[in-house]
Parts: sequence; C-alpha cells; structure tokens
Amino acid sequence: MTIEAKPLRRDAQRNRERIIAAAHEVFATRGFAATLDDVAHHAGVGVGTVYRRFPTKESLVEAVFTDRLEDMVTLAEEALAAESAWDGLVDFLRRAARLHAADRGLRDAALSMNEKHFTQVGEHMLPLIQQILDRAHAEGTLRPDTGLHDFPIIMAMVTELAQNSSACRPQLYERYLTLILDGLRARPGNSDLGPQLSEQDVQAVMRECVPPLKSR
Amino acid sequence: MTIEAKPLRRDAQRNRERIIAAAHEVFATRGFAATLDDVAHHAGVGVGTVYRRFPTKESLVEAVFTDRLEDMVTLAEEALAAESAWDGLVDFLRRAARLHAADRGLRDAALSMNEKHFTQVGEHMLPLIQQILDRAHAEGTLRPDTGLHDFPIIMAMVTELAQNSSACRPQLYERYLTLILDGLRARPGNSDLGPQLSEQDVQAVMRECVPPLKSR
DNA sequence: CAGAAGTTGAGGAACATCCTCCGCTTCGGC
DNA sequence: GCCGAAGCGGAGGATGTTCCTCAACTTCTG
Repeated sequence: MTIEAKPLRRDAQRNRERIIAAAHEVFATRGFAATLDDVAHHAGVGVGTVYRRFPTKESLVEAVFTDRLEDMVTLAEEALAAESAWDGLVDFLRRAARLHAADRGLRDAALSMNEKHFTQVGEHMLPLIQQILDRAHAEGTLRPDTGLHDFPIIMAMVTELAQNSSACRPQLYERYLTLILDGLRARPGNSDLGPQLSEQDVQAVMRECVPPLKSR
Repeated sequence: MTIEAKPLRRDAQRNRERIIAAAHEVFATRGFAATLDDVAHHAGVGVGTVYRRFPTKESLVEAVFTDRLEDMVTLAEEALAAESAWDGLVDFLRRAARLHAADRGLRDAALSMNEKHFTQVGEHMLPLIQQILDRAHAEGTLRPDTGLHDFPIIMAMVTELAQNSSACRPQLYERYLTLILDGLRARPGNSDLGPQLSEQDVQAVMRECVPPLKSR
C-alpha cells in the first residue's frame, strides 16, 4: 500500500517517530500555526532533521493526522449504527467536537479535508456524514433545509470557540453546540434559512478558518 | 463634558479628523489588528503625526468607536420599543450582526465592551440588553436557560464566521445566526444547556476573541 | 516675522519565521 | 573494527513585521 522507498536507518526511524509524536503535541495546542522549529525543539532534535524528514509542513501534517482522521471515520460509522438517526448525529457531533477541542491540530486537519493532502480521508468521511444526515432527514428529526455543507461551518464556529475558551472554561463550547443542535431539529415554526451553500463556498470559508500551511 | 485641554491648531485638528476617518476605514477591514502605521498611510499623514495625536492604539480606537457603539445603544432602544419582545430581540441581533459584519473594528470594539476604554458605553448598553432579554423571557419566547452572557459569545461566533466568509459569501453568517436564533426559542423538548456562564468567563473568552491592543 | 506648534518618514530595535549548510556523529555492512 | 554513507545539529543569513523615536523641516498664528 504505502510506497516505502528506502528503509531508514534505525536511528533515523526513531527520530522520525519522535518528530511525529512531538508534532502531535505541538499541533494539539497551537494548531497548524505551529512551527517546524517548534516541533524540532519539542522532539529534542535539530531543526535540520525535521526539514530533512518532512520538507514541507504539509507532509508532516499528513503523517500526523491521517490516522486521527481515520478514527473519526469510525465515529461516523458508529453514528450510522445508532438506532435513532438523530441521536447518532448528535453523538457524532458531540464526540467530534470533543476531539477537536482537545486537539486543535486535528480540528485544523478536519476542516482541511477538501485540501489535496487528506482528500483520501475526505472520500471516506464525507459520504458517511451524508448518510447520517440522509437518515436523520428521513426520520424527520433534522430540519430539511440543512445539508452536508452546513456541518463544516458549524464545527468551525464551535471549535473556534472551544479554542478561545480553552484557557478558562474548556467545556464552554458544549453549551453552544447544544444550542445549535436544538436549532437543527426539524420543528414547526422554524425560520427560513434561505438557500443552501455550495461546495465552493464551504471550501473558501474553511480556508479562512485554518492557518495556511504555506512554508516557503 | 469632554475635558478639552488645548484647542489644537487648525491644521492639526484637520489631521486629527483625517486620521480618525482613515482609522475607521482601516479598522473596518482589518479590525484591531490594524497598525497605526497603516492608519497613517491611509490618512496620507506621517506615522509620527498619528503617534503624537494618539499615543496608544487604545486612544485611537476609543476616539473612533465610542460613537459607533452609541449607535448600537439606539438599536437596543428600538428593540425594547417593539411590541413583540422576541421580534425586538431578533431584529436587534440581526442588525447588530450586520453592522459588525460590515465593520470588523466595530465588532472588535463591541466585544471589548468590558475593557476599560468603552466601559462607559458598556454601562449604557448592557442594562438595555438585559431588559430586552427580560422582556423576552417574560413573554415566554426566549428559552429560560439563557442569559445576558450568552450573547457576546454568540455574536463572537457569528461575526467571526462573517469575517471568514466575507470574501466569498458576505451574507453567509445570516444563515447560522438564524439557526442559532431558532435554537434560542423557548420550546418543549429543548435540551439541557447546563449552568450559565459567569461574567468573568465571558470577559476571558472575549479577550481571546479580539486582537490585543497592546502597543509597546 | 518669530517662535510655538506641528509634521515627516527614514530607520533602529525587537521580534518572528523559514530554511540552508557544513562540520561532526553514528550506523551498519563488510 | 573500519569506513563510507547516512544522518544530525543548530548557528545564522534572509526576509518580514511591527513598534515607535527623533532631528530636521514646515506651517500656523498672534
């Protein structure tokens, strides 16, 4: 599956793993805004080593988060298995938010799912979420004027808040997620939300919500 | 009322006004993150002039936004005058969000209302908002487990989104504001939101939501 | 017209990235 | 063990940003 070019020397392999672990920690608190220099220091390794192993931040991010994102796929599958579609959806969002609140890097990764790195995971994930929503729509519990594209936006808002409150009230975001979930229920008397968004819109907005991975 | 120390020379006064106007423009797009150097250039004036007239960013911000915030007080008064408390509240939030979406500086100012500069405006504003909410609670339309402190947070989320989508879909935020408003209605079957937040919490979170005005 | 008030903007100080480079260390096949 | 290849470190150059001062100059106004 993986195209393993050359087996690394043993020490190099050890360092690679150290770097990934350190990157996970550093990204968890600073998100994609973290620096490769930062990662190097946390890994107890020279900057050059990091740059040699991961020439771009993108490649490091990919190495760190593809698995974490696959974990979220599992979460989505569990949501589909719940007997109540609504409860499945709510649970999924709550757990996802919890993970994202605890790991800002994962949050940034999840919101970058349409970006070239991670497209693969996106192709697993998005159809599952679509199914979750279809089921909830069919059940009549999720308001019909919402769709797939609303959820990245909602998660972006909620997890941004989670970040901003993490120092003083790490659970604060849950309150507002709950509020939004009540707003998402299909109910008589709901307001008119207007037209749904396009995929391009979401992608553009998500790019603004996540620090750029530029480098160079 | 205002402690006018010395009458400025006429050209100086003209420059002062130019600076304020330019600052308004610059803050409108970059928020408090804008630079005094930026403002100077937009005003067609040397940096030194800005620093002489407004030694701190804080003082400039105050000069620019106190009036704009007082405008929002008017908005709040209109909300209180509406016959339906709920409609008044909704209108108020929608209009406030519109203003904040169009002027990120105003948004940053509004979210800084507890900060020393602006406390004065805050003392006008907050009791009014409290009254709006009391009325809506009494009317039974606003869910009872919400309060004053929820609104800065909600506005912060919504206007942050407005900012992030301003380039591609400037009205996007309205959709999610509407969604949240539906979540704010008192309704049977609403979820449990848990305990309300304290004022300290809100202040701490707001400080994270707005770029620091440090200087020096 | 004198001198007070005001202006200017180059530029120094203080950061923050990003990433390269080359002398040195370590590995591991022989 | 030896030695060449692989790997490592981290100082430091390049670049960028922001803040703010100051000394030479200009413009008011009485």
